[in-house]
Amino acid sequence: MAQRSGTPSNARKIPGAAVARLPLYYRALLEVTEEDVDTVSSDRLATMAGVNAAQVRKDLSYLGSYGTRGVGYEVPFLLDRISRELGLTHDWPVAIVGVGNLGHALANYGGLTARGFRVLALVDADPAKVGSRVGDLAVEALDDLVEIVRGRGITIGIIATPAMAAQAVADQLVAAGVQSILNFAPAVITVPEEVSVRKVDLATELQILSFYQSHRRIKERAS
Amino acid sequence: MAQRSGTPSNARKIPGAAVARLPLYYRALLEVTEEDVDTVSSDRLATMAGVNAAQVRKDLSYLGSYGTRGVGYEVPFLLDRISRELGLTHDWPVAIVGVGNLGHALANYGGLTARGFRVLALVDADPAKVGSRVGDLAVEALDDLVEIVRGRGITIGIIATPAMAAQAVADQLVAAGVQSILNFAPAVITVPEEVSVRKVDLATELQILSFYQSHRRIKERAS
DNA sequence: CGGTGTGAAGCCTTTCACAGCA
DNA sequence: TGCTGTGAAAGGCTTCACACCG
Repeated sequence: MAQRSGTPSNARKIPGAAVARLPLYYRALLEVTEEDVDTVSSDRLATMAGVNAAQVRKDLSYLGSYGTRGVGYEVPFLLDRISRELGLTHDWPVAIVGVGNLGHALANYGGLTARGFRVLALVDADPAKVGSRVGDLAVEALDDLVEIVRGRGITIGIIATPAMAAQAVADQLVAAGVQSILNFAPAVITVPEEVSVRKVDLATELQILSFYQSHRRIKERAS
Repeated sequence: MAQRSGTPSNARKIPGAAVARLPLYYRALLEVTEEDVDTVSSDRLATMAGVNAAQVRKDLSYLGSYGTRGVGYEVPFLLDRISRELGLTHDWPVAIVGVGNLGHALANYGGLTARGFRVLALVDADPAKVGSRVGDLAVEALDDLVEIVRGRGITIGIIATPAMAAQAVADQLVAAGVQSILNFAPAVITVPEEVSVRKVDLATELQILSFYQSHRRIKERAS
């Protein structure tokens, strides 16, 4: 398929729902890489990612036609293609703001580093915490956030503060030039439209489960 | 609006997208409760929940017509209505499986208890961890999971194990009768259809941010 | 007048189904 | 033959716009 010519270069516009699934395919491909096969079908990827095969093909078609009919997708090739699309060909410097239970756990969580997200700063408002060490990082003062972010070229900010502090922290991250924020605080934050925010809210997730649990016609327990 | 008659009782079928927003309205209403007003408009709720006013009205209309035209929604009444719908009128007993960084943080996280989710068990496969205390709970053995879940009437399981262990843990939770699972492990888990699963995957969220960061025409940093 | 409740329109996403190609 | 790539259909969600009513 020829690249659509018209708008200068990036004519491909991937729907948000498809973007959100690329990491699942990426993970599945990493698993397949461990094996002795070099191609994988949309069917197999679908099972591994927990979605449906037509969806896999449709999603991958937004990246271009990289499969072979009758065979499947070449694993290393597709992996490379998705890495580039997701911007995972280089590491991203991250700052975690709020070093409570959650911030602490995130700082120690190997899964981030393993996937190319380098935590370069831990920041907290509490003077009692500033200076303490978590792993090989020292906790720094919230007042220095803007300076820290600029100085270390941090592009992703993780907010793990109480709800009350979230908006102020977001404002400072934005002021420092951060355009990607992952918000764990149970609060809505408002940012300029060029900034992306994703939120993760534990209580919300549990409440959604609670809804379905309550509305289920209760099945008897396994004997 | 008369209750649709036809199917026995629960004719109202709330779309999944609307269910996922009810916790946001719930939280917003709790905030409004702190104030000296007793009604709130869809406009105000929308701002607080970070959505649009028409959406608030549509979502609330699935619960019935509980607003007053020209005025808004009566706060305590609507709060009660949503609590019931979400099943938050009583506490839910929760088990956390996997007491690593994340499991530990979740166990200590006050936000869960504050919202009616009672952590009644911490379970881990590592014998070295079994017996250790976290808050006022002792870590118990994974082998006893089924027994623990049944004995304490646990209805919600939180999986905070490494990816490799996730499916086996899910199977045991299901065998013990759990029908609601919150999965933090970076793995797809398969469960019977009567079981609800919600997943939270840190790395996935960051990779989605990475995508948008990479595709943004980079703005110069604030001067 | 002001703000809800809701059909209808518009948009986005998923699924289908099959032509096309290695 | 087998599996991809993709138009087209179906389904779901969001937004609009306005009748309706306190």
